[in-house]
Amino acid sequence: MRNAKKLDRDFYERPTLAVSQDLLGKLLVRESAQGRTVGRIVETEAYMGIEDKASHAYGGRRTARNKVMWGSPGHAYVYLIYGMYWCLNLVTEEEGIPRAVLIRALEPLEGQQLMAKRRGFSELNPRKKKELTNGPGKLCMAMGIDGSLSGADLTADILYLAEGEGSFKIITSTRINVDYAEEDASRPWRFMIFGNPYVSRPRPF
DNA sequence: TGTCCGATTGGT
DNA sequence: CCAATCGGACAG
Repeated sequence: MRNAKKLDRDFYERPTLAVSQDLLGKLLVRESAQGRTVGRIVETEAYMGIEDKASHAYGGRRTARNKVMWGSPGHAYVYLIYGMYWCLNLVTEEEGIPRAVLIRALEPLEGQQLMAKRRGFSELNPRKKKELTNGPGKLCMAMGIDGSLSGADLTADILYLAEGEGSFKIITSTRINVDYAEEDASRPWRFMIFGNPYVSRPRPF
């Protein structure tokens, strides 16, 4: 965390499938009045915009909810799912191309006590630690991310990404819970760090 | 305005 | 396997 270099807008303004893979191993940092939380990204999914039947922007849909996807890269797209959970996406490619990457799982690195509090855990043992951020809704709760952060600039100081360390192998699978997307449901657009215990279920390893 | 449904989660 | 829970998208 100390010395970690913040990712700039150029990182996001690239092909979405490349960004999705390059995000693995990077650090997601959230600064709040309660304190700082940091997690290492271990799982992502690409949402390919107009041509992707699983995307909120499929067919060119442009609504109040998803308008940030159409804007400039390096911003957060946060939306509510099932009336209960927030999901964090990072907007990619140039303005006018509504593509984004869903952050599906993190490895907790810093502020684990605060994460546990936000998740409603009474204690934090090694077993509970694995449940802190191993899903898109869980990690938003643990990191204190909600709809008020939709549109937030990821090159600012509230919510941002930074360089990480370590090497790993990337594996892919189809995306989770997009059965409604017909032929796009079978695209290999989910990316994970092989063997990492914080990857969400189902784990392909 | 009314209806349908979801890029999830946690408990049975 | 299934209920929880409600905003958003779209039809009328």
